[in-house]
Amino acid sequence: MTDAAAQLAARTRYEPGEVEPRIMEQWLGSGLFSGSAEGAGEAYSIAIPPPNVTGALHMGHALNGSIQDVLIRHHRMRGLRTEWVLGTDHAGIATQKQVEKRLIEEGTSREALGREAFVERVWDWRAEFGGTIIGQFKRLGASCDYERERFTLDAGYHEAVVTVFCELYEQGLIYRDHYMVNWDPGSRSAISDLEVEDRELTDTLFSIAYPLADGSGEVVVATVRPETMLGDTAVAVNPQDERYAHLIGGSVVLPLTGREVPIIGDDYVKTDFGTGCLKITPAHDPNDFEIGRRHGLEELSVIGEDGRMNALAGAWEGLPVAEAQRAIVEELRSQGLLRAEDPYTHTVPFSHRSGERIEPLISLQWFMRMDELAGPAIEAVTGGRVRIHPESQSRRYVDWLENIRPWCISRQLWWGHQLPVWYRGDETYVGAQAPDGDGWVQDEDVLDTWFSSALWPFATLGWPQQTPELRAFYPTAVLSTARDILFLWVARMVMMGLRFAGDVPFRDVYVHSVIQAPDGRRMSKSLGTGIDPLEEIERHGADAVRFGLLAMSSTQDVRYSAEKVEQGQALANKLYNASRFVLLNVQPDAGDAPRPTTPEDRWILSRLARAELETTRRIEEFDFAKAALGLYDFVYGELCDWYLELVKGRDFDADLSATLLHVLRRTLALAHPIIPFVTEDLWALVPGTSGLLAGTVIDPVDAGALDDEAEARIGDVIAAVTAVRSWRNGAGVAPGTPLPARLEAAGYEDTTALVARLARLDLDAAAGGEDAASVPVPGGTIVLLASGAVDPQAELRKREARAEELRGEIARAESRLANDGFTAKAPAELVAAEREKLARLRAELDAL
RNA sequence: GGGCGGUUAGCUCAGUUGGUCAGAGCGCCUGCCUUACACGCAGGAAGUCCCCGGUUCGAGCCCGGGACCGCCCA
Repeated sequence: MTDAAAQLAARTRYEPGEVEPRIMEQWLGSGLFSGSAEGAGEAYSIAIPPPNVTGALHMGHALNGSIQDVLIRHHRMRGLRTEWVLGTDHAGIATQKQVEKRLIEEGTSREALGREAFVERVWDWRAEFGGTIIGQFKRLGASCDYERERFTLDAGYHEAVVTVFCELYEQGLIYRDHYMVNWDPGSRSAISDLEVEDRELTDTLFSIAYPLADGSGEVVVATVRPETMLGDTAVAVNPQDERYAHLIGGSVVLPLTGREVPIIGDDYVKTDFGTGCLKITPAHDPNDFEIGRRHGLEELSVIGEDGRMNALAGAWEGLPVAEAQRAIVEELRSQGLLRAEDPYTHTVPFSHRSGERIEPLISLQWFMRMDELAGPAIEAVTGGRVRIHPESQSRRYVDWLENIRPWCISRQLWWGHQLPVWYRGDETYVGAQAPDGDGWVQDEDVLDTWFSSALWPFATLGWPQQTPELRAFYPTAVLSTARDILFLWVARMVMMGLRFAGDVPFRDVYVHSVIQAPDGRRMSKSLGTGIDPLEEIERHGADAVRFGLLAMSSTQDVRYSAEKVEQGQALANKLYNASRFVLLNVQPDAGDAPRPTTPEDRWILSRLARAELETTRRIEEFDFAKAALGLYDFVYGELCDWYLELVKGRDFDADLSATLLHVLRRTLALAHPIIPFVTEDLWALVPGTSGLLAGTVIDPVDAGALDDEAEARIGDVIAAVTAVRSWRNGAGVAPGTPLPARLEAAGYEDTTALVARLARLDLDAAAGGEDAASVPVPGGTIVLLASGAVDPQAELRKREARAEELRGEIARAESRLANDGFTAKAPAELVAAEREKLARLRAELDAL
């Protein structure tokens, strides 16, 4: 007996904590996670949505990692050349903030260090901490290509970014402009619409009187931001509004500054909101900005990038906006121009990055025109070149692209891809290197991180070089991702892939569930409702967590279910023990091919083939919950509960051994993509295997094993055994007590012994004793003979109860068949089935 | 304001084209240490399928209205 076998015999419980790290070492050492770019056969690749380099594994990563690994392992075991590209995103703001925090703790700052030294510090930080999440993916068992790990700031990646930027600039899609941006005073940078989150807030709505310039009266405007009135360049009313329409074309005198501004008409103004008069500050409000551009208004900035009032604010220069607001309200009050103050609840934009309130500002930034790129990206989805699952998500994708706006791609950060743009006086040059000549200065800004992420599927494969990897693995097969990334990332990848790599970046997009806290809300660190997948892996094993996450996943958001993880743990343990049973009983040299000799042998081979077909179909349809739960049902409900029990009475000869080993091997292979560790561990112990299961190409499903006859025979056995067990339970007869009985049913010619053994029936005693009870089974009845175990009185009562039940069912069936509508309109086979059912029920009643 | 999704057993969720579809896991109850597994086995109880109306021979399933709960976009 080998050490492993001895350990198997001694240990009755599967211990993931001991097994999993050892197995991962074996996988990593084998090199089988690195796909070969050259060679025969189909390729199958996935580009991981790169986690932030600052990140740590959360439930979303764990679920998405499990999904991608199932797909990759499944296809690898079908013989495809698989490649799962792994890497991290440099995460501009998040990473810069991490390092700045450290600098502040050290008593210094980014500014004190200077750009070059600061960027060096960030690289140091990345070298030290940036690999955290990669290690965590290993713990999950993810079979990514760890040897080709990429980073969105690699030299090669930078080349891709610069190439794309320069080409888009030359094509006129990238330009520099003064435009309203979401200014984040916290990170001192513009951020994109998608990095802004709206929060509900109660502010004060101030009503302020603006005197008419002709002295004939006043209009009252309502605003939550009175401090911006210093930058007002118009007052707008709705042209349909009878109260004010006559004022259009006139002007008002702005309080505090005395500037005269026009009254304009615009449909945007809601007549039923506030007073129906809207102050227009094009430089500090996105809607006002739009109105201003429509009417050619001046854009007067009174707030600076530091979140303070600027020189144009006159007396209030230098004050933070909140203080300026208080001071200006006081001034208006003292001048008698403040007409009302009302509490007002509205949504206010906040920076997702810094948490500070967004200050809409007009700023000189770089933009990318999206409309021209959006068309082909929409067409890719509506035309079916990219399929989004679940399908309902594709409408969101299309809607977003149809309403797309220019994308502000410059960020006022130091960590990232610095713009390949150079200035000298009024000259601008765009290119990888500064042009010849002195005095060229590179633009200080860096690109939005998502600009580089959008190139991920092809930049990771070596683009713009035409590498073998690019040829082999682009386009990738699937992108699996969370819903909130659909716009941020998926849409942009499709646009960039079509424009630069000559094809869509992936054929399928799978949008997975958000794992919510058990209370049905988003997991939240601050509320303490977050669940750490690594702790769950410690507790239950990576297989259990993978199984659980897959089993709870859905086409909608789901609550975290500890029970599903425990179910996964139970499955791993079950498989371990089923393997123990097989391995400790069979003849190891029995051979590879199954040799079925009995109905139950043919039954399990048939059920196995069905399970394999089903699981494959479900994985390929991205229905991971059903794949996982279907696997569980096969292992528990068919293999362990029935087949292993059915063979226990048999001699473990070479034929049975060969069949058992075959079923075990294929079951391990079937389960491997979902629970790779336990299956890999057991694989090594099974005779007839060589090498790692993860690298084994599995023979196609044997459709010839499908056997309806065997399924019917054993189906009857299962029903009969269950019926007897149920009778015992109802009669209070212990499961172990043998019951003298007679089998009076057809269809058990080859399986009588199985029924007798599992139901603990003593059929040899049939000669003696009177009939005392009957248990209906498929094809007839099992008659229990008088013995100490049977209580005739109780049987009588039971028979009466059953007869009552039957009379009810018969009445229902009769009335259904008496309904002319049913017999006339329902499908014929349904009516026939109903008639048969009625006959069966009457026969049973007669028998009683 | 616009859009999408949900409401099925005590809990978390499956339920395909309308017809043995009323299910699973957990929990609960009863009995079992039965030649792998007590992280186990066997059996069982348990649901007004959110409400109202409609279509149909027949409705968790389709249609209309309503209630409540989420999410996304403005």
